[in-house]
Amino acid sequence: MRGPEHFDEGDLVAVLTTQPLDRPLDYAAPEGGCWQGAFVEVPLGPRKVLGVVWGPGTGDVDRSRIRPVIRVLDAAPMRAEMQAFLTRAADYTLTPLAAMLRLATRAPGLGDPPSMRKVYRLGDGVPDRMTDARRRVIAALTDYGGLAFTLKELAEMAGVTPSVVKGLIPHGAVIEEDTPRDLPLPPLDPDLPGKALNADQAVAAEALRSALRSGVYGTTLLKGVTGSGKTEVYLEAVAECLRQGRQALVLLPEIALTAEFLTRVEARFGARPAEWHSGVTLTERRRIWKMAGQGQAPLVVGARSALFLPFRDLGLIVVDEEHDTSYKQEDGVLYNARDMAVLRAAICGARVILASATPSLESWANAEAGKYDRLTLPARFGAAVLPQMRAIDMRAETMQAGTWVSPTLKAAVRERLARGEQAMLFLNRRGYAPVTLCRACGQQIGCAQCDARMVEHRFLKRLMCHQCGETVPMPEACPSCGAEGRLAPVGPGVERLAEEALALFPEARIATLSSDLFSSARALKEGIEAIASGGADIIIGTQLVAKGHNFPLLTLVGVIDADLGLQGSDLRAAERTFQLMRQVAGRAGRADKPGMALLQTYQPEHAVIRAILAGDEEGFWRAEAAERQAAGVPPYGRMAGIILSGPEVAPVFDLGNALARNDAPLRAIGAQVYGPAPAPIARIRGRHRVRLLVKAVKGAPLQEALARWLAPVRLKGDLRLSVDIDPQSFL
DNA sequence: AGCACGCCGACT
DNA sequence: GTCGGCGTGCTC
Repeated sequence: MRGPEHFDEGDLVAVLTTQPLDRPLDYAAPEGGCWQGAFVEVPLGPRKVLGVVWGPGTGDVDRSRIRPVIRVLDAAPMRAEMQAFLTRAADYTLTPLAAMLRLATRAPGLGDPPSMRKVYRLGDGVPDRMTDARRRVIAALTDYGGLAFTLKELAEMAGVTPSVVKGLIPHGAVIEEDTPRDLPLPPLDPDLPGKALNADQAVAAEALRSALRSGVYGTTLLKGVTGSGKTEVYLEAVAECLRQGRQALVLLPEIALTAEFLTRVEARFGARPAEWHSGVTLTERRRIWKMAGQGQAPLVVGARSALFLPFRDLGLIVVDEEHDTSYKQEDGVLYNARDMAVLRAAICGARVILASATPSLESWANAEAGKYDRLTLPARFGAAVLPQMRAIDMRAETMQAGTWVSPTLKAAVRERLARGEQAMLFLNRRGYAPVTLCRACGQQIGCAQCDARMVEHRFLKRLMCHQCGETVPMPEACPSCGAEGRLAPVGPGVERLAEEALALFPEARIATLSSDLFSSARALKEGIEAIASGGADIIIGTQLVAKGHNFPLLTLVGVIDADLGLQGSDLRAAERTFQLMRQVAGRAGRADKPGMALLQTYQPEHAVIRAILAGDEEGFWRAEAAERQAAGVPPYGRMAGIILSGPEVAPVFDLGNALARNDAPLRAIGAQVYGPAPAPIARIRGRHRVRLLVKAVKGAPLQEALARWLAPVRLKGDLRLSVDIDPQSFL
């Protein structure tokens, strides 16, 4: 033994694999030994699988069954704090540890040896004969200074075939070299001059910097209205983190946001950070994973899964738009990236910044309780002010059937058009119409696989299920009764709203922003930029537009249906509506022109609508908090959802009932079970879903009780059970 | 997750 | 008599 974490050849080691076993298995350390945290390949039955040396072996299995570790992989060993993070996260979410490990090893070719590739750069030599193609190659290399490129890159840049590049090598005009395939990410310079900060921003930035210098865990809720310059402020915290030589992670909710964001980071630090999301190539993922582990990725900007990268020395995690519901993973391993960020930071001694214009009630409550520091950026950056907000009482408007823009809103849009300003019509509904009704038999067209209506997408000429993504061509005849030509669209979607706008304002240039109208995140980003720079007079958008993009020419936002999010008995509906409306309203008047937001509503006296109009955020939070406290629900109580699913309804309900009856472990901690009831989405992809809800008081050992409660469950046939701690919606 | 073992219906 | 269905259980 060479220290507690080293194992000599033949020593017993416990190896956690990514296979769904609920505990590590014992193996014999390989020739040359291995060490705690080492990524290894081990035999499992007839297969070879990836694993991590989790600790010393337990020796509880007969020595004759022990097989040796095949090899230690060439990757930085998993740090003890990462092991602790995965363990705690698994315990918290009641997820098998192996599933947690899978999240942390999502890098292709993890076991590959460090591979080399050939790159080409400019040499001193002069070719015997200079041709046009050769000149272009040399010009391309000269333009980029001493940089080296792969053959394919260089040939494309110069517009020549690879053989032209190769032909220059014997002359020494181009030099061929081997470099490691995975290169460190470019260093970032924290000392470049950032954007000038106003007084409020400077105070907030200094508070964050000094918090970082403390070097201990702590969370700050950075609250600032849209346009207050939150990003500039937290980038100063990133700068401080980089100065300390530690790594920083910025989590963003949407891929679409990163493109714009990366440009801002590049402007601040002089180079692009590592980018981690589902759209990143396999090679790049591998590179970032490895470099994060070697401390050679100073800043990673990514989606929630970036939280599981093997950072060597993570000093700061920023969760931007921390209230965003997409931080909650809703399939597979159910976790909330915002909460896991706080957990990871607490374990590795990092700071957390939760940034939002409209914080989640959880974070607001934590700040109120003093668990989080709070920083507020009051003023908008620059001359712009928050838009004026008014309700349009739809009960007093005369509306034609099949139209959704009220005369009042119409007049307001006209005014902007006349002044050459932009107006936005916001409707949080994709597609043409949410319901397709047969006028002959009265049936609504539903999805064959799910308990959901099919939504017409006229742009695609198809019906689409927003639950499972299934699409079918737009039928001519009713699928129920066969009547032809009697299908009618009911209700508005953005596509239909665009049609109405086109009829109302024929002279205006109208652009629709909906995620399904763009083929890629890049196309979307380009679309948004073209519109922001004046490429449209009227913007029709879904909630996509609410998320952080700047439209400097925009001075009017019309919310078509402000009541949309208020319906339903979802506890968080009010919170979400409040956040969404505030954000949408925040799109208007960002430049030097004051903005206005008009909310079409049938219930202008509703508490949420009133709070939005009054801009009385604290009042809204306090009212919401009081209601939740009285009901004993999050964040003042604890909840867990149990989702059971299977191809047949009856066995799923039977299991649900059996669980509800045998609730002794839950009663032992004073928790109650509700249900079983059909889940919010009762059927997905042909599987019936049933949900139980467990409610406990704050501080109750909920996970332990759930584990004891669910331990005896044996899932027969095709039944599935998943536990959702802190569910986002609990209808 | 795979893959083997194992116990009941339609074939040579 | 056998081939093969996929239900249950194991992998150090």
